[in-house]
Amino acid sequence: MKPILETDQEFFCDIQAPCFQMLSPEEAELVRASKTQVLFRKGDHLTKQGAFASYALFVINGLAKQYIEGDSTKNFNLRIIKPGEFVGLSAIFTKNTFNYSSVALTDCQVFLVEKEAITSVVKQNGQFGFNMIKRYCEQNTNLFDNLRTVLYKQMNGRIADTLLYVDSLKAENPEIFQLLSRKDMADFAGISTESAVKLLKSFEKDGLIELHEKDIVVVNHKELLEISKKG
Amino acid sequence: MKPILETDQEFFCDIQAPCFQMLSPEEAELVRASKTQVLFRKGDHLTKQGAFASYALFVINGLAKQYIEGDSTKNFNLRIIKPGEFVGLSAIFTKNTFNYSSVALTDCQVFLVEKEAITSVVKQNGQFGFNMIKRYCEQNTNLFDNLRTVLYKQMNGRIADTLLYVDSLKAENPEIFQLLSRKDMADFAGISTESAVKLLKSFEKDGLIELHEKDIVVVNHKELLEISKKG
DNA sequence: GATTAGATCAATAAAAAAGTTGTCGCAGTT
DNA sequence: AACTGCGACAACTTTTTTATTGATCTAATC
Repeated sequence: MKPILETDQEFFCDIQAPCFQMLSPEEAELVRASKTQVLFRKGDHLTKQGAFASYALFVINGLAKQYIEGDSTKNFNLRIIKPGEFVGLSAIFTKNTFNYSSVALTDCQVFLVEKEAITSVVKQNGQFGFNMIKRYCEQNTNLFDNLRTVLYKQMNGRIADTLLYVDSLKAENPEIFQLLSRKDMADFAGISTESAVKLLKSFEKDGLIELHEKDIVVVNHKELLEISKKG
Repeated sequence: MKPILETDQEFFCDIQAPCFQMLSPEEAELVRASKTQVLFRKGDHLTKQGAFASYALFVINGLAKQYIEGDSTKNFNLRIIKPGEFVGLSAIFTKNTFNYSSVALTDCQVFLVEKEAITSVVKQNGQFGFNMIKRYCEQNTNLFDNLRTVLYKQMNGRIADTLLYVDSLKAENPEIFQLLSRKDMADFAGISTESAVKLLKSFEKDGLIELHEKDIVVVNHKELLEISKKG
């Protein structure tokens, strides 16, 4: 037992994340007091679409995917959630239910911060609020992109989008493709699993990508972009 | 679209569960107003140990298991959650985090009722409160039993307990054993998976049970009880 | 110091899930 | 009416999980 070190560790944990750096000691204390830390195992839901939400989640480490649940067979993947990002913010300021689900792709150390703590810090600390707005804004942009993709592009463009998106995360998370099944890729592109399989093969044949088991290497980035644009 | 039928259905749903029968129309309305309904798929977490809880869950249909999470490998199963039962009540009156996890063994239609609605109904309606107390009490009894088992019994007694418990649910849910892996059985008994496998085989050899794939038939109920008592 | 209860490990078998491929059909377009 | 884009189904293969078994290893008990 090393209680001193442990509390050090906890302190470190709060302060370390860039997004909490700007808080005053009292504000940090407010957040710390109303938070609880949870280990989500690979496959666990961080949020469940439709469930009540009295808190937001802040991912310390690990990766998760965020998606909307449709009927029993069909999900649509929205994004990969990375360390340092919030999940479930939408539940804080408006609805009090989560409007999407998210599940851990790897074990995730997460802390949960109660609604009240976040809203009151936002009210006190403009810089923090500004940051929060920025996050919402980014998410919005992504939602618009998603919408555009779904509305206007067809298979080739969609899977190209997906490849480019996931590949953009690969620098920081080299194992990212390994964590995604073909169904996941399909759910990002909003097409059937079988179509995803076929398209990936055909992209490989055309020399756009290389398939190594589950890992995918983007070879011709430019052409993929082209396909994405063409739709 | 048949909106009238749909609201009928919803109404039916509230009123149908015995535990809500005793509510006055206004009280029922209070509950109805603050509830949301969620479909949990097989494998989904209904509650996650350690997460904030601003609501309790009421299972309409489907089965789930409730367990405590230990270190990464070791869970301990507490009970099977059946339709008509609450999950997460403990979070309502005392702690505001769930002190156990639970996951759906089959798809589960569940509704979530916010804390405030439950507490205020309990304060108004003594009969409902009484019922709630009864539920807590039962759960307590079960926890004591679990504790006793873990503290004092050894493998044979533990797995006998598990078999008797699960078998007692079989009348209402004939498929129950199919839904549980050997690891689940082991986690109920608090022993290793391998030990569970070996014990089940040996019980089969002794004619106490029959193993048909995943299904288990209790042949000698009396003797199992005996083993459970002996410990 | 020997015995016992049980966990842990490693090897294998069996079952389930995920991935792959070809064929077909349907709804829009041309 | 022919064509295109894509999902749905079926059959099959591969990979991943789960189950099973035997062989140690360990700590507690006699």
